[in-house]
Amino acid sequence: MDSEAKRMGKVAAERDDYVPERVEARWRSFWEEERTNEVDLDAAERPFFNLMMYPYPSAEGLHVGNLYAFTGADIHGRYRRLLGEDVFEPIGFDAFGIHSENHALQVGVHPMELIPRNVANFERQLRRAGLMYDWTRTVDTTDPDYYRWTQWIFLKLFEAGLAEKKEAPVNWCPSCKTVLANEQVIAGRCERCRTPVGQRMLSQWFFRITEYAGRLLDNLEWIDWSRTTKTAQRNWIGRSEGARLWFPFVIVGDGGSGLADGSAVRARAIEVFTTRPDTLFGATFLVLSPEHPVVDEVTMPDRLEEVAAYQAATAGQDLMERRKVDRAKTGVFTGGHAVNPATGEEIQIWIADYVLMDYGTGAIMSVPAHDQRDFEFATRFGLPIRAVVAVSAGEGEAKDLADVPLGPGSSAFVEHTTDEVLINSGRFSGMPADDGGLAIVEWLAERSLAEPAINYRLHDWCISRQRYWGPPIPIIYCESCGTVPVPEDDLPVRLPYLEDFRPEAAGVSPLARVEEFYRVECPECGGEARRETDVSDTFLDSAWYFLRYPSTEFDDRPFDEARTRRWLPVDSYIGGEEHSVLHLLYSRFIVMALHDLGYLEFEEPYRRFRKHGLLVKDGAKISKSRGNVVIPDAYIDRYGADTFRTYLMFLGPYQEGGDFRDRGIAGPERFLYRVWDSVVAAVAASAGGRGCGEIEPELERALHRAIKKVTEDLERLSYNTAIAALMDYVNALRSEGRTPSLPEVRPLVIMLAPVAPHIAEELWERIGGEPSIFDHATWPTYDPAKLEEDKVDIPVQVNGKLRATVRVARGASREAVEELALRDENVRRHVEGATIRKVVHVPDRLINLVVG
RNA sequence: GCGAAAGUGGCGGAACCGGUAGACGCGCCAGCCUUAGGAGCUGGUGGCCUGAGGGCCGUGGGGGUUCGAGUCCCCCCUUUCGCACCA
Repeated sequence: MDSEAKRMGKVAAERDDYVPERVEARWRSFWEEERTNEVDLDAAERPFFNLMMYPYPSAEGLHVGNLYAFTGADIHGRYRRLLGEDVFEPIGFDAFGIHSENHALQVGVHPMELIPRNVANFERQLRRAGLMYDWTRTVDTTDPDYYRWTQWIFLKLFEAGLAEKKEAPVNWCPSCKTVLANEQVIAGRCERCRTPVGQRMLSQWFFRITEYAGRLLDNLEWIDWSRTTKTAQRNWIGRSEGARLWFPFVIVGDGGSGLADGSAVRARAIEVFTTRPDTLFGATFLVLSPEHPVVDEVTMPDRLEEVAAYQAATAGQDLMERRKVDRAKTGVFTGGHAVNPATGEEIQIWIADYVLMDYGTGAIMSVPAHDQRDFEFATRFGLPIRAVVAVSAGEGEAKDLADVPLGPGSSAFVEHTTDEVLINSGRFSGMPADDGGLAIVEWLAERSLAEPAINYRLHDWCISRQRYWGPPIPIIYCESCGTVPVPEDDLPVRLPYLEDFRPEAAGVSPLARVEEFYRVECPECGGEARRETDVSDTFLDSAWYFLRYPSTEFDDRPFDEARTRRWLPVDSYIGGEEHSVLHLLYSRFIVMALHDLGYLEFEEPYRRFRKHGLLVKDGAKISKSRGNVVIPDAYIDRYGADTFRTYLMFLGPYQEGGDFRDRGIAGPERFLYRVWDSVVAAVAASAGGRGCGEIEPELERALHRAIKKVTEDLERLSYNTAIAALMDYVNALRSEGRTPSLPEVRPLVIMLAPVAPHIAEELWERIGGEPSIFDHATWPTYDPAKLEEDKVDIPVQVNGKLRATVRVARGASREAVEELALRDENVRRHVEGATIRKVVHVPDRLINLVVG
């Protein structure tokens, strides 16, 4: 602060002007000294757990997007507190993970030094933002006292059979010799060295979240979440109903018929999943994913070379590239054949990279007449196409069966909706497609060649990271005992300090270079054993952090039973929509699993979740690469946290986001100065014996309306309109230069407190309240009887067009309003010469005269 | 391609049940009061026409339902976000 500004501050102070910096510093220390933001976790009678998504403490510091998210959640917490609830509002730091590690690599500072620095900086910034955090209960995921419990959760899931090790493909940079996350692959190349990225199979730990897919989906029916977030989860889980079908291989020299009865046949068959069993008669070939284990078995000797070459080419693609839709279809024939279980025909088996190993069974029945991708493939390679579904010509009859056009755009290439019938499908021809599909499955089920099935898009959760900056996975491998969990008493498995933490070894974690770390005794037999050297995914850290907050002081349990019963599930969770699927799904899964294991009484972690919108700047997403990152510090220095908070919440609907423009901040700034001036004037008037008594009647209505509006709007997070209502009320208080009275400003100060807590605290004290306002004020209530005037202005329409307004007593009858309306000159002009055919009267709202 | 959300003054946005479109704020215009801070206060501000009574048009475009549509229905366009060869 330069001396000029200091001088002005002093002048302002002498004049009793609002000086945000002084006010905010004063109350910040008051809250800290009086421990205003702490709550007695064991005695709270009306516990309200107000959760917001803890930040990743980046080196750049807190940005305006973080503050936008936190402020919106904080307002809700403060509001609940003023309603008399015991609000617990904690914060923490999600400081493990590739983000942090990459940044540490970039700046050449070890994460164990860098992270505490970043956390300290974040904390400094957060402390001046007016957030109601209980700083005695923070969580830092990199603290061994925290991650020992992350490891404990892994052990519990392992014991329950929900953690398993299996092979999975990963992006692999052959030059850096490291695994890459999908975000690190840019246009098929390594983001660091530009080398084309390939795929590699690695053995990794998975949580079997797919076991919970059905429940995770079903509970979405009743949990109280933003609708769009639920939809995102529903799509992500991706339930498809259909059937599994078995296509027996044709074994050379076997005579070709694999259609024996009995389930034994399945062992020698290719299993496919389809959502369209009704089209089975049109399945004219099979396509396997190039990685499918059965490829070797079905490939004929003369095709081996070609098939191997194609498999190699596929493996050379990175996972992202392969999933591009707009590429031309490629594939090769294996030489092998299978039998279509419905038609008995021998059909060719191909491999193609458009079939993905990680969805369904990794094999499809190809129905080119009714599937875009299969159609492209069949056209390219000259494979047969047979239509088996057609638009109904009515009454179960297909159109001309002999001449059904094929391929996209044709009537046979129908979407699976309504009004289709089967054709060319043996005895199923003529059936509506849906019924036909069921009938076909039923028919084949008798021979164990089909069964109804539900498939999920959701994959098991790979939690292994061949990286340094995360909690070591608590597993030990012993030659004789196999995979052995680390005994609970030995937790935490501490992450050692590594001078060189670069992820450069061949697909293994940097920890694999540290003998002192991985060489251990087997906890079971005491023999030589090797520790798991991968660390776990950051999303595991964040999948349970909210369980820890109320129990941070316990070092012998992750979450205390009594505390958990009192505080959880979380009452309100507010966060960004970018976490709709991963974090919000993983945390549901972990809670559900812990519930099933008897550690938690509830199976859904959040009573209510609301997403907030995205803050953009000048119409563009805020990002480092665009160079439009907004750091809040300068604004808080210049305007104070209260003005900044008010501005952030005023610039648009919180749940939809908004555009940050420097210019707009003037409005909220003036508003707070006006509030200040009004309250100071009211106090002075009251001291002078003037205007200290009643609320003026014309203002009473404005006040009760404001209370109603603000209360309802805070309830539904509609902060921009709540602030508008407060502004409106202040305008009414000051209209025609009047001086407001104390009873007129007291409710204003309370209603302002959630949004602008410092100034509200200061003004509360000045009007004689005992600080803190959050402990001693009561949220104002409104009287419905005082909301409306006893006279109302009623718009008069003629044929739906506004022609006049008339002022009538509240509740006036249709006749009375009509009579008055017809007395209006302008109305009369429009009604003249016509007859009134109808009068629509909405009491106290409108009258419409229909003439003609 | 699929899914979701959204298109309203010069700008950010309001209108929650189909009932006076544009609350609140920014900006702008006019006036007043000040000389230095947050400058403040008062009034005006969708467009076009006007005889100053008012009239016509107006919520992305086109249809429709209705006494009445930003709001409901159908078709189309645009933007943003997510997922993306999901069988």
